[in-house]
Amino acid sequence: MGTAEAISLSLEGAVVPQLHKRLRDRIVSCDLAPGQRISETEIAAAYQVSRQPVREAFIKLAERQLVSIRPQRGTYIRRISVPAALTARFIREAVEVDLVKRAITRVTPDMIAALDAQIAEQRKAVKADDPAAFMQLDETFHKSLAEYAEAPEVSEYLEDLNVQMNRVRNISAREFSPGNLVVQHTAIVDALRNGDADAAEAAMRTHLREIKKDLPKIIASYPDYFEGNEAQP
Amino acid sequence: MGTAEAISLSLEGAVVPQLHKRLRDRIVSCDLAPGQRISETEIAAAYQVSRQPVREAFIKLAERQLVSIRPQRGTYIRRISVPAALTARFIREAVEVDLVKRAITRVTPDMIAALDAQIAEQRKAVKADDPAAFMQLDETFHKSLAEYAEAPEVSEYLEDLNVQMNRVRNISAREFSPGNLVVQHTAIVDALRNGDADAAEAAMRTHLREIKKDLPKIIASYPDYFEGNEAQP
DNA sequence: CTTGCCATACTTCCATACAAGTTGACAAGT
DNA sequence: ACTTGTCAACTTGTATGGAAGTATGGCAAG
Repeated sequence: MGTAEAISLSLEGAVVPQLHKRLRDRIVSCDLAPGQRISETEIAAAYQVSRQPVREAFIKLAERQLVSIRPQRGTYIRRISVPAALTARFIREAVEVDLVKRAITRVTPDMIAALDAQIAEQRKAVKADDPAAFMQLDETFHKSLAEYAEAPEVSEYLEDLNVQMNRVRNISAREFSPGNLVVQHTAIVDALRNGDADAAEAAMRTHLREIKKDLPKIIASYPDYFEGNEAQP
Repeated sequence: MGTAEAISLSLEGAVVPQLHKRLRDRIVSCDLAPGQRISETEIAAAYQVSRQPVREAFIKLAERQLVSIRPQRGTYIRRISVPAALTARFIREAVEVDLVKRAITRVTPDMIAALDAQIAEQRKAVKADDPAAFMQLDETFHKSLAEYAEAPEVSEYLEDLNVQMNRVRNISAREFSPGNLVVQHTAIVDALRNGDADAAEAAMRTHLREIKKDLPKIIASYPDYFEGNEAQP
């Protein structure tokens, strides 16, 4: 079947981590579509390995809610749970607000300069109409804030939360009005520059609530990628 | 070796989930001590199953940072990373503050009555000097707040964060001065009763920062259970 | 044409065997 | 005394065979 060609794995090093990474990337990029069924034997044949390492990679993916293993039935790429996505957004807002308030007590000129430079690059990506590049820059922007807040490990936790949404953002990147996002990033940096904690919090909240407007459009465009479309946070 | 007796598993139902739960509980309760080495063969023999399901349970535990699988070397119960614990605390504070501010917009008389009742029970547990019972009540208290905020799924995310700390709290429960905690819970409920958002936020923050005072004592009491004792958030 | 049954071809789960790597003891040589 | 090489007893990683359960499609009866 057309599960695309399987570039063979490296012969050195354990197989499970390689498989895990490969499959994870294919899921996040929606090369493996939500709802699609995959089986141990199929993947094993495609990558020329036995079933056991595939199975163990599936277990890791299942722990992160990327696939759903149903005994004796099959393994399926999980659709994105709308309530879970909204919960993830809520948590991210709470954490990043405290993060920026923490960063504001540690402002330095270098820090502001670096953030200004990042925003300039973001503007370029928008003008060049390169959504993929912008997504990358957006990620580094938020990661930088965590570092300036001297709590870099926070990013790792947030990354897990973002995986679900990034799956779709990779597909419908231009529906995210990146122009707005740059303006909002600018507001955050301005608040940092002025040492205005309340303004920073407000700017961050409106920024991270933007997706609540975009989400319905995305769901409308890719209804098969979602499940549990009810009201929630 | 003295890995305690292994009450046999249920014959019906898959083995892996049962093993996963059993081992997880033994780790959280420190029956399996941080740093201790466990092997697939040993656990397999203890529970009368083959190596494969044990191995798969190990993989799940490793995904949640409870064990560390080192190929061809062995599998070890992870020590608690101090930076990770502090990061978890930071995230929890941020999230629970927004949670209680969300709950305050949804206050009802029933809700206040239920929380008052919970606090009464907490007081009883303290008087009875029953730390385990108090820990249970503390968990339900915070879970209730998430439900009253109409964001129940948030608790699930926080649970992952709490696992690491609960490992130690189970051991050194009485070093946590639960009396203080009840007073702080009361302050939170009073703020909700009065509809005072600022007071609620302040009460929640001081409550969740309490552990920053207790942690050094715990580390001093059980230094072998921790790693990476540096300054951080 | 519809409906119920049953064989068959799947799926994941578990057991077992083997492969590859690490560790530690121990003896031989310097 | 100290280093070094070998070997044996571990460890986790992978492959494979069967067991149990589920979906599917054909076929017969109504």
